[in-house]
Amino acid sequence: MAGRPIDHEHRAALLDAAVDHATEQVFAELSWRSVAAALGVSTTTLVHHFGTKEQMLAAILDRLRERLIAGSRDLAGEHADLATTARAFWTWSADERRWPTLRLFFAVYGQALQSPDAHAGFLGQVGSDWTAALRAAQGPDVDPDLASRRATLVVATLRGLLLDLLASGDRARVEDAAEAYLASL
Amino acid sequence: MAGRPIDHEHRAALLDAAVDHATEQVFAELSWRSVAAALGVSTTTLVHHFGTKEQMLAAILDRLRERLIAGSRDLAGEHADLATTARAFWTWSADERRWPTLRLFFAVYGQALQSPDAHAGFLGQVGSDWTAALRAAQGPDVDPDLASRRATLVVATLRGLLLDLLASGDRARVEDAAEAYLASL
DNA sequence: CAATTTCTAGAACGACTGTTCCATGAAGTC
DNA sequence: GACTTCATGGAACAGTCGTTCTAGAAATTG
Repeated sequence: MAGRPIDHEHRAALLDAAVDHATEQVFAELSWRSVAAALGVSTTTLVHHFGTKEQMLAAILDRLRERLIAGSRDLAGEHADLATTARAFWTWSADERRWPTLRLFFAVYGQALQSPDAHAGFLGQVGSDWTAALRAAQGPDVDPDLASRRATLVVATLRGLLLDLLASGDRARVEDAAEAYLASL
Repeated sequence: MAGRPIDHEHRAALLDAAVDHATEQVFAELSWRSVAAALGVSTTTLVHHFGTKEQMLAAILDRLRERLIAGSRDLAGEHADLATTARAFWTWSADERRWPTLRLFFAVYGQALQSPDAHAGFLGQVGSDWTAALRAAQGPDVDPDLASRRATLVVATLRGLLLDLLASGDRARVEDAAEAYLASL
């Protein structure tokens, strides 16, 4: 009955390599052929593993989101408060090794704003992931409305600072502002 | 000697229409043909007026940046302080009529992060425009470092809130957070 | 061994891309 | 009128795109 078994590990390895490639390329210019060339396989192989290009991009974004959440989640301790969680998130983001990933994140985010149907899941989930973490960091005793307002504000501020940092590269000015903000929490 | 004079007004009208079209489309998918069809002209006409596609996109972004700056500049009074200027900027941005333009702004911004050479001017200027306005709103007596830090922080926060608003559409939550922030200034 | 399924590659297809060429009409000066 | 420059459109170019087809190698079961 059964023939050659499906190699899920290989697909996962290809996907990881594809995400790495995506962080170094312009997202809008990703194509079957460019990814295939970077991974050393044929376009047919990618089609076989991922189906359509749209499905492959969705898989890449899912994997990207996993990286973003897993990376920042591990840094915040179990019972950290709002200020500690916010600082951990900023420290993680400001590391230059995260920049390619974060640049890809903002590129996709911006594109999703103009075509929400295409990357609807990405847009929706990434928005709530960090906010939920910061809301939880305030403990269960805080008024829900206040907690939500605070979380929204902290995420917005840190994201805006991150955008500034990535765009300008002016580490001194942005880190100065970030430090002043984090200290005020 | 001289033949038919160059019609600069017509070029400007075409450019304005092209920007309008760009706000309603996905930026990365703009093409000679799509713009030409939307404007009711041939691609040859566009080529004649703008040269290459890259040059046309640069012209569109220049015009877009003019709109963004002119629109928000007029709202802030002559001698407004930091809090007033920040509130004026937020009120202008949160208006749903600005959303298509702002979505295009963030889409280009995200793309420029990944290919800084392509839209270098856009990335550099837009970053400093609003920050400079908010730095000036603090008056000449404030310590320059403090003024720069404050301006960076306000721009980051409002931009982050705006990104949240455009992505989630959750006006109640974001406006609530924005109001709390603006009141604290 | 045969049978079956996965995996991979190469070639090709139609659609779309930016750009160029050619031809024609429009608006000026002489 | 002739002449020159700008304006416009249609056709065609080579290149890239996502996708499909065909075919063979690899890995499993019986």
